[in-house]
Amino acid sequence: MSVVPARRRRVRKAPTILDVAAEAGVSKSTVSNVVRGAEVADATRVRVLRAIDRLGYKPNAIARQFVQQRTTMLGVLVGDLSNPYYAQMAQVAERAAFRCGYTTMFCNIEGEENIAVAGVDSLLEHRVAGMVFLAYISRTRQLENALKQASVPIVFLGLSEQWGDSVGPQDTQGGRVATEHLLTLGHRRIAYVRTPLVEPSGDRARYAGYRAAMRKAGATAGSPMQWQPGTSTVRAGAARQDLRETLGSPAGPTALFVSNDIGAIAMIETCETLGFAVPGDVSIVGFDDIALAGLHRISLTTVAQPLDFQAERAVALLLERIADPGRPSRHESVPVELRVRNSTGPPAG
Amino acid sequence: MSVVPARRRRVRKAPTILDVAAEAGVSKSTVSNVVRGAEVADATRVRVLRAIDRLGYKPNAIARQFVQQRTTMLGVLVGDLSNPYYAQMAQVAERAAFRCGYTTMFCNIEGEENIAVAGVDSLLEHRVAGMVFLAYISRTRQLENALKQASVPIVFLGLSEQWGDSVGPQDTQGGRVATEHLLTLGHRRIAYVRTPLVEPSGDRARYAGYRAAMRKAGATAGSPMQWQPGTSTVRAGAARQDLRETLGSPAGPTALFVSNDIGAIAMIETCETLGFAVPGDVSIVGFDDIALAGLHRISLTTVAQPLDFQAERAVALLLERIADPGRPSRHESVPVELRVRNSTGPPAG
DNA sequence: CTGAAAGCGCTTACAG
DNA sequence: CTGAAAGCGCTTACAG
Repeated sequence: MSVVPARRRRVRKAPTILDVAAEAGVSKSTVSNVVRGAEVADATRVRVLRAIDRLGYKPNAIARQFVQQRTTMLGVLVGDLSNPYYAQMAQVAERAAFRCGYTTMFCNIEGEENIAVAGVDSLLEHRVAGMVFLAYISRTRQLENALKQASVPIVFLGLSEQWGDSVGPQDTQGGRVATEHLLTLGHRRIAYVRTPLVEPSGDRARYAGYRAAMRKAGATAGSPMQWQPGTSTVRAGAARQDLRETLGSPAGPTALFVSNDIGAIAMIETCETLGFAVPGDVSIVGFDDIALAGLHRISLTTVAQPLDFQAERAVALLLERIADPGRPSRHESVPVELRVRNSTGPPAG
Repeated sequence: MSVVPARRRRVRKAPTILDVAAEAGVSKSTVSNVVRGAEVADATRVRVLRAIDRLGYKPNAIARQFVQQRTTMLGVLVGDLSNPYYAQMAQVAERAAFRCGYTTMFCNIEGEENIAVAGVDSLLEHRVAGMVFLAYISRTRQLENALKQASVPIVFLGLSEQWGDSVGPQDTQGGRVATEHLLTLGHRRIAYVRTPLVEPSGDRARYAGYRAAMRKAGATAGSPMQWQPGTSTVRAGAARQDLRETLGSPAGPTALFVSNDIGAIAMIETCETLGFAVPGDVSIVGFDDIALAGLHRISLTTVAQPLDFQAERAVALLLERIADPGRPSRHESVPVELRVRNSTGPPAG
């Protein structure tokens, strides 16, 4: 009479703890005890283990996390994975988390506020045990409120933050040694170049180091030159300047301290495209010491920060806070080190 | 009389659907309907929405996934995130998944079998809706069995695979055009250099393209030279050769076709370190066209494969398979394109 | 349009 | 050492 509804193809359902219990002839509590490694009589354990094997049972982590009211997932917010600086940090963080039994959920925010908000929201809904912020994010009220209300443990990696725990490089010191290196080579007109995707706090500190070194040497520190890689103009204060003119002018800088390696390498490209030799006409220093900087063909003088060490530390701090949410927050800053290569030399003439 | 147990500090519990129901004076079904966007009277909806807002309620995705018996999480197995080839693919895949409402769990296998097994296991226990394989993995029986038994949808990205769906470049064609380019420049002694971390199937196909082009031109195709970046020796068949001697010998190759860009760039480094100019003494072609290859200072001639497009396609295929597990599997191979830059030139002399 | 009830696969006290 | 029972926060038919 009535149409028989087409039976939907049903994927073979994954066996549950109940199936195992039936197969082994024990209660599900006992199976649970075996799986969790609790005390169980040897004979029973063997029987259960065999049943598990026969059925190909795999514990359902979702169910477990649900009942335990806590997950073993960490959320990682990355600025831009195609930037090797982030990629390397992200990689090490994932490894460290995995070793400690945590799974990592990534969210690429690509520097966009709304993606960050949506990503944090998703991470929060998934009830991640903690989050690693490895990204430039303008912390708006919305984001901050969501985070604070959820009171999820957070660690900032690669930057200093008052809030939560943090692990970052000694930015000021780095700015200082980079600048001193240029001064020692004989440069007096050194510009600080600010590129996007460097966390504002780090940027400010690196600039402060630059200023301090310049002042100490009796040289004039300029205000930061804002530069967007790929373009050939910079902004200093309100004025927009042509990079070719700036570098070509007699009063122009003979050396550039660029706020990160990706920017510095892009700057080398741009300078050479504009006809300036590096370091012949202009010396360039970066910050980070990403793997790229060490390539023979690039050979960028830069301030090395121990990326791997920082990522490991950040995960360690985060896990400790997850274990004890009440502990006082910690802010670690790790030493940096100047790496002299071939992008810097004495000023021309 | 009895000791009062110290009350454990209790984190303010996140509000549940029940709290919202109480606050709004409705049943939890109604709250659920509102949250899921089902039909609800306007007045009721407003009341519930306000309660949600007051309480700062965030749906518990773990609970939802648990009851729905399916997750919105995708697992991504990456070979090595610090390799820009993988990083870029991973980044685009994550973005595409996120746009479709999926969260991405990453696992870096670093080319290690046991990490891959543990990672897949963890992903399986988390009941990911599907997995993207973006990595060289020697598929052992153990891994294969676990995957097949779980019958989790899988897509292979950047490589061709019979099993599951796949999206990869036209490797053979790529090998051919790379070799033809070198032949056209006048090279006759061209070696194929195999580097690690290229999936065997892709490696074989690229080599096949090389062979075909050589044969067609009446030149002699050698067997692959195995090379581990960072070393200065290669293996051809059973013999271990010194790279300096090989390149310096009159019968040595005047051009190298390296199986991927990272390897090719490392080869440029090594050649220059050994005193051979590129392309003066030896021409080098890569495969992938990662961003690095386009840098002025590197300027690697290479076979471009559309990484972003492939990653997008792979996620699309995966989601379609998740929606309909019974559909026939698809294997897409996307066109590649030679990108001539400055690492190749006519042979010396 | 709204509510009561069952159930997802586990863990966790608590009996026995 | 093992088992029975409650419950985690939702969704999903099904009544009303």
